[in-house]
Amino acid sequence: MPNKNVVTLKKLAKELGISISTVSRALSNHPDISSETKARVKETAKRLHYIPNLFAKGFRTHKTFIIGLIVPDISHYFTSTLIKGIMQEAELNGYKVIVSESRNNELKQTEMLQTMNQFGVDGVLLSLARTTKNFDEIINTLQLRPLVLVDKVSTKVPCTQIVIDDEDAAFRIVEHLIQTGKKRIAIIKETEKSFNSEMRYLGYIRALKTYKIEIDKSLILSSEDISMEQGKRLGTLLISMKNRPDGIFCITDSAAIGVIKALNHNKIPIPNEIAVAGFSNNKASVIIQPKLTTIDQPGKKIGEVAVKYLLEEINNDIKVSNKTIEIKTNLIVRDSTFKSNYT
Amino acid sequence: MPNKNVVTLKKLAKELGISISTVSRALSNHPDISSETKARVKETAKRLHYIPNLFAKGFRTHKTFIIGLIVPDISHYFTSTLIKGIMQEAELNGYKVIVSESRNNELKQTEMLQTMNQFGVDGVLLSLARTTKNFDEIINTLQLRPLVLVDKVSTKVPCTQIVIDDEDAAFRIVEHLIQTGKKRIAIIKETEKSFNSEMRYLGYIRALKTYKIEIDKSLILSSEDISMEQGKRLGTLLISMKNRPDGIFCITDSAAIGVIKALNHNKIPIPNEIAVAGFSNNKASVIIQPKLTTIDQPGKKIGEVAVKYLLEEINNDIKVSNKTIEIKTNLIVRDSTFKSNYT
DNA sequence: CTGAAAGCGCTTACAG
DNA sequence: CTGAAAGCGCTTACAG
Repeated sequence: MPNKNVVTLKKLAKELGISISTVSRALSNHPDISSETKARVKETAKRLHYIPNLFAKGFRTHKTFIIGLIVPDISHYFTSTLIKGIMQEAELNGYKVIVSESRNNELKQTEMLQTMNQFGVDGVLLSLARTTKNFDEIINTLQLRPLVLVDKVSTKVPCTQIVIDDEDAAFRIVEHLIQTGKKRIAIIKETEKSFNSEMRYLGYIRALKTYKIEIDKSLILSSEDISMEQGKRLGTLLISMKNRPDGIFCITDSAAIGVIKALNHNKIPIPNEIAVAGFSNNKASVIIQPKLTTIDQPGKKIGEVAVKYLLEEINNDIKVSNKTIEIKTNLIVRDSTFKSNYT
Repeated sequence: MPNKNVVTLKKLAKELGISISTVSRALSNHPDISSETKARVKETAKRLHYIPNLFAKGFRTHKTFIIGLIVPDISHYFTSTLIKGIMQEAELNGYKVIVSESRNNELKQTEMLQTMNQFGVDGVLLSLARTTKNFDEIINTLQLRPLVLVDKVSTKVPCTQIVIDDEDAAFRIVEHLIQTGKKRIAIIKETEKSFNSEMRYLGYIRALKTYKIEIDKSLILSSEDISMEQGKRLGTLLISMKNRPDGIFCITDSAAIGVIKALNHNKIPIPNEIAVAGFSNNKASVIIQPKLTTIDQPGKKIGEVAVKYLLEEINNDIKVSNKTIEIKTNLIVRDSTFKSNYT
């Protein structure tokens, strides 16, 4: 496919009767070139619809203007807002994003990192697969090019990490439950101790301690995938306890929605009998009846910040950075925990 | 950044004491090379962690193994499943996907196409921005490389188009409403006559005609963005009519959910008094109470098929193709139109 | 079966 | 201010 019609620097040079070097420099605004020549070159480039071959350029300069992104699952609403932020900030800086989905499969994730390295992307943004145990390829990549972890992170990788204030957010939402008068607050978290789950659990514990509420192990439940189905199952289980909780904090909205479905099904008044809180503020949280109190995670913002830090490392050739950036979240109070008197 | 440690064919050749050509051929399994040499070369490549430079290769062979994808909005659930299918099928064939979001902005879309052309992607997958009026850049791109339209398409572009059977799907869901005894069926569609909206509207009309139901213009409503808010607004409006509908078909789930909220708020029994149907089968359709009858659009499947057709054009150097592929959808009956007796 | 050489389209020291 | 030339890492006719 060596397209005959493709306009290259060579063709422009011939058309203008000057050298390729001069054309190249004129197009990139090199100070040595007279403004007159620049004008002529640019005019001709436009007229002939010259499109610079980014592959040739990237190959020559070792700069691809491509960012590699690997996320566990693109179809979660939060993830899609994260990607939105990443793409917009990348675009603003002239970068393109290659997106891959690890599907929470560690092997896939490793393969994808290798591919990113083959493509010679300028930097990598990674949100870890849930099961990640082996960090070799990640650390290997880190030696080759900037890599920033985002949202699903691990302290085992010495690099910049962009996360939300999980612990604090969980503290605030549990504190809110306490302030509405709840005393026996259950938590539904992840069986596996992911970074997010663990932080949210710590926030829950700190809130209970701060307000001198005894920690009851029977109210601490876990599930593998914290989905709506698991929420239903565990919600049903909690209702059946002799000494029921009066509040349930779920570390995902999906699980919280499952819990609400279980309570609705059993005709248990929410929030009077049992209040329910989630985490993420996904679209479904305002569709379920009653609407769900939750934590808004500004996915777009997180994506933007991640790209900013990554580009800083790319542009300044920063080798090691190990800071953790926490993005603030917002508590969104809705009917599942508190019915306002007015309106 | 011309990294000294990077392993190239040259380095392998020196290490092995043979020529670069031979190394290259050995690695790509050229029949001319003895299996002994191949084995030696491959072993050394593995040992030194040789990573082929895909940019050099792409630059040399005019093949980038990158597919460019442009969608209006990544955060719609359907779009995310579409992307999932695209990425998986691309990956299976050794391709990477560069994703861009036009945000329904025609100018952005044009810019993105230009960037895709600069990168020299092997092919482009495009889901049109709602406002697209000018098809010049799209047709221009089509001259340079394969381009396939997917989901949001237009007959104004002479290329392969992958769509769902909108007309037929709408026919079936309206037919279902009729079969449950409904006689005055309203439709909420898009003000602007997008391909999808228009097809669904035609399906609605055909169903009414087929079952000899008079078409009542007052039951045909439109809104700009067919969102949940618009669904609420138009739902409220429909209820207030002197001669109310007994069924409402919305061309999106969001609008249908808005309608259900309006009906719930006004304590109108669904489906007995008024039945509601949507289109898409997004996650929220099983969260709303009652659960929504809708059309399942197999996003992942559509994405896979789109990539298959695109790769066929890429690999066989097909210049012109103008077929429209329709992907079958499924009618999902839930409580918003029909409460089953058993269960 | 293997190697020397050209060339993909660009940038950039070096020379003038 | 401009040009000739080298080179980024690869593939592939061409020659042997």
